[in-house]
Amino acid sequence: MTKARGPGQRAGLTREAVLTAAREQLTEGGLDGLTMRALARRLAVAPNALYSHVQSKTGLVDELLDELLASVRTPDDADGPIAGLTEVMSSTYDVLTAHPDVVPLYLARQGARGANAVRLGEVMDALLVRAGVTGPAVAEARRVLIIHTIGSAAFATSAPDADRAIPTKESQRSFGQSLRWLLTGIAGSDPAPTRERPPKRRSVR
Amino acid sequence: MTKARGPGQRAGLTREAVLTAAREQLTEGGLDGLTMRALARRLAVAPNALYSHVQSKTGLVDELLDELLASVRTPDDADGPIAGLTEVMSSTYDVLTAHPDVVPLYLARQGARGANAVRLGEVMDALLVRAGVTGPAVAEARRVLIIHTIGSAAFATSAPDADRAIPTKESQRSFGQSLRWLLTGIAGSDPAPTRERPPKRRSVR
DNA sequence: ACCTGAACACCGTTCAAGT
DNA sequence: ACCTGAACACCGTTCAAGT
Repeated sequence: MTKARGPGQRAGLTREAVLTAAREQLTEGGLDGLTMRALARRLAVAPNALYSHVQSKTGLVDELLDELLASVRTPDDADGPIAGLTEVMSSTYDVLTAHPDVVPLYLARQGARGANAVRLGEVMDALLVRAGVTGPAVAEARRVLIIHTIGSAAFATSAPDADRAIPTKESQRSFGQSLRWLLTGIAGSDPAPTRERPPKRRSVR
Repeated sequence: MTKARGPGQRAGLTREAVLTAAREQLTEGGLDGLTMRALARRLAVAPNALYSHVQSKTGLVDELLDELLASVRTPDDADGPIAGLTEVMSSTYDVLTAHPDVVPLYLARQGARGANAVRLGEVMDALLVRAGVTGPAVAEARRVLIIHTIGSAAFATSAPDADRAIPTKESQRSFGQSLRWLLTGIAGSDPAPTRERPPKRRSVR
């Protein structure tokens, strides 16, 4: 009933409201369900009204991606670089697998050049250096870890025929194993990996 | 001029012709350019004519993916399992990066359940067993290697802003490095990796 | 069996106009 | 500045009809 609105009447739309609706639409309707027109429908607005708050669908998606990375946990310094890297990547993996519909978007764009992505990259680099990786191998190791994490999340979140999803626990364990393999290789390939202390238990939280 | 054709007149379309056109369209027009209508245009045919040779767009894409895997090189037995794995994965990586437009399709579907995919999986498993990997770690290691290879190809083939592509040589070297890391971790995590002989040079071809 | 014409239910985006 | 109506140039797919 309140749907009737002539040209000039405001709908009270904000940029944040559009992003929220996009997130909802993505989790409810999946990747294919995220269309500008569906978004407009959800907001009870004409499709082209969105373009007052968002530059394009591409721009909208880009913001969605970087927003997600904001919730990735950064490790405390206590437990050494390998444990730290394990924590960042595992947290990234958890965040990605918790939002299965966003992962394909990540793969399609594959970059994520936003502020949060940059921040996480810097954290990773610092940890790699402390793990004894030097020179150009740092950037390379970072890229490898990111590739692997996004790729793993993609495989975990998309079931073969969208029937039964892979159990979360099992996929986490599998990712942890592959991460250990990768970190073993990265740290081990270096002549003198500065291992500060023998591996001990994970931090309390 | 020969374009005029009434209902009932045949166009001489075959299933293989459709697939070939799809491949061309993909490399010329990119992922977004691969539409049923564009395909029909290329074949000088009405859009719905394609459905006499292909079940759907999805089915068409699925065939395209498995077709590509047919050209992945399988290693000779000579050089040991680690060299063999390196060869299969590198060949897969090369095939994928040689067809940059197909890679996003791989990521979207992420499965590739075709006959060729199965064949390669079996080859990999045999090599992993010979490398000393046992039990459930075999399937896990296979998955990890596939994830990593497709993910790496995705990153290598999609430039940040579609400006300059990453040089092939450099991306190959980078992939080789990460593969070495991964294989070191996989083989190293096992108590007794059956290394048949010390690493020697690659086979002649 | 293979193809066309026409249609259905969609897309993203732009442009002019209204307040 | 924010929104609507209408339109443009597209999609994948189906259905009936023709030979």
